[in-house]
Amino acid sequence: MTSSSMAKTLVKTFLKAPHSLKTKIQAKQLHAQFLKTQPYSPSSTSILISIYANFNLLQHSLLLFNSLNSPPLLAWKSIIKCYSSSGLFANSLTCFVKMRSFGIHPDHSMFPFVIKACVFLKNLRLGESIHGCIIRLGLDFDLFTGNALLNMYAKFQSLQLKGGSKGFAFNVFDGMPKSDELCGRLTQERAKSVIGLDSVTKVLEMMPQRDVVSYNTVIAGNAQNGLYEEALRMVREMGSANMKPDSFTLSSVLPIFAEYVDVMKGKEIHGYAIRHLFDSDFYIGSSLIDMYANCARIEDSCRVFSLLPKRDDISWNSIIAACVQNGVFDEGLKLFRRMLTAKVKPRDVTFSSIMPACAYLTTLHLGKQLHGYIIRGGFDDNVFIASSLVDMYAKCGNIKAAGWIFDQMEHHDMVSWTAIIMGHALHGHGHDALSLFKHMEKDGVKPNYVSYIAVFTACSHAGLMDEAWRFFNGMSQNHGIKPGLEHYAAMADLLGRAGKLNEAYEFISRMHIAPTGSIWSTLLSACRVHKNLELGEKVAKEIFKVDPENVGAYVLMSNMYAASRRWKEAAKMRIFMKKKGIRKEPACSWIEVKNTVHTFISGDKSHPLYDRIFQALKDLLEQIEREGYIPDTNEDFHDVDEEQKKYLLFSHSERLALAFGILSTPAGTTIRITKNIRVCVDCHTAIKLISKVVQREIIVRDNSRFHHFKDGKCSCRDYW
DNA sequence: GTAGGGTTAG
Repeated sequence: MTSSSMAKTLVKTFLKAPHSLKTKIQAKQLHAQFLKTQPYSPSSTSILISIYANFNLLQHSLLLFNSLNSPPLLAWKSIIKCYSSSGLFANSLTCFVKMRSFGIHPDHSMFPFVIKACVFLKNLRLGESIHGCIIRLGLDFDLFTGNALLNMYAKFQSLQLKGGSKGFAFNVFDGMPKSDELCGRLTQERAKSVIGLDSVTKVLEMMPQRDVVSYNTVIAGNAQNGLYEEALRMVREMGSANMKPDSFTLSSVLPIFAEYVDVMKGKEIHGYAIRHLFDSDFYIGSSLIDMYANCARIEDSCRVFSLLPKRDDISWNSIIAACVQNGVFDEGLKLFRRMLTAKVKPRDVTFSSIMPACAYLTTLHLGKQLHGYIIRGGFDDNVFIASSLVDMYAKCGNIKAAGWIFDQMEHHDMVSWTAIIMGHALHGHGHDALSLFKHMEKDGVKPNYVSYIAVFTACSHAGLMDEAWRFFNGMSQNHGIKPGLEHYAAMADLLGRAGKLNEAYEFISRMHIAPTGSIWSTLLSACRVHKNLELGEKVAKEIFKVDPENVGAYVLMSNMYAASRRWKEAAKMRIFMKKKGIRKEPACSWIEVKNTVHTFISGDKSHPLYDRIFQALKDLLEQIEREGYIPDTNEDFHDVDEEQKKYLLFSHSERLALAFGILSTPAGTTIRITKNIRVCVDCHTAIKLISKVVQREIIVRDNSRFHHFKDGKCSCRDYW
């Protein structure tokens, strides 16, 4: 046997061996053998390049490739593939174009890589040119090439739907030598008829054969483009073509049932996955977590997560997002910590998922820690993260920081605008919020449903009635957004608080959607403030019609009866509540001191420092009484004597938290308190005066907004 | 050659 044929035999044996048996070292040994027998002939070098390319050894492949004067097809193919697998897609395409300029015809096995590169670089025109080239060469009947094309058009369709870029112009099709053997009028006509944005269907129709990958690709494409029914139809068609859905199919189908909030169908898929042993798959795992979370079945999400034999970063991100989106914030934070302990690196998605937990729980110290992590990780220019930071700082009471983050953002999208508008709205900066909204419109960013909630929140917290009417009447006209429950609620709230109770009643009665108990409740609390018991009773009836278990309504009615000294009716309401087993949520305030959250419940004496807190409150009371404070006992409605009422006011949770805050922080420190229900009028007056006597800024967040107390005044100007 | 996770409200 000649040395050259020996080398060829060696290569053949090598290539035929199962991949698991091949090692990089063996490849290098083969290279040495080759050098001895067949030094640097173009064909032997190409074989070596292809072996190195198989191991993804780009440097080795390149070194050999560059030694060739006119590389043959195999060499080009290997380099293009190697570039593509290394993620160097631009190089891969440049190489392809260069090869064409050498007059070399590509073969079918090279196109999947080249097409993938076009997808990655989001270059549709180049992709279409290459498709033209494929048709001219008559290679569009190749299954792998066809699948790659399907994927390309599907991806570009979703890119177009999301308004993505079309990439730079780069036209191989026009530049192709006209002497191509297969370049005839027929193929040119075909190219014209196939290439276009609706090409997924056309490519699919022309494919002489389809396999599971073809179906999966089209199903995924439809699912990602929101064509859910079409995707499901394809799954059925796949079944009739005797192809079984695999893990790829399932992970495209699960998000559809998540979107449909159809937990029964989702469970069916879960069952199928278990029967076919796909349930240990990463992809299926995170799709299942997400599907259950979307269907408000967070326990099932957690179960899927705990049963996963292996987890990657996306599994962690999925379960964290699932918890936070379902309001299980503590669990979300716990899992985030576990993720760090498990040495799984958090990514941009992790931060934008976890940040709302800090915003909701008002844990500013944690939010700041995460912000530090974000800056160190270089994630701070990510628009999702920046928006979540704006929101977190605003909700934690630091609207200035929220503004800085917002101003630093290079590009503002609708969500970031909405977050900053809502921030100002919650802090009672109504005019700032509205001018930001106008700025957003001027910037050409279209508001959505949520943006208008922010606008109305701004109007309602600042008492901007006329502006609110203008926006209410303009929202469907200017932006095609129909007012929903939240928008109606804000309008009803504004009318009610302005004392236009009957107008509010008419407004709610004429809503184009059925009013809920909570909308009527807005009016009921206005009735209480404006002491209109008669209308209150009428409104309460409406509430109990749609929501017989509405705790707030019972409490409000009982309080209203008490305020008019109709104790019997007040007691009746409370007895009714007891019978029905409805319990009023206890008032609760919390304050963060030295990274620890301290919780206070109204009247609770269990805090270890209670005696000192009580003494501090007594001292503060004396001081503010000197400033003219008179307890407003109207606010507390128990059927008890005046002295006791004074004591009950005294033990409101926000006052306990405040006294504790004053005791445990250095003079001059801003105090931030969060409360689960609204601050009462008496506490509001007291805290205003306390801010003056202790010379501190006090920020209280209740369940609907912020109050900034300073020098005896509040940012809400007593309108809240 | 094909698949999964994110920000604003509630």
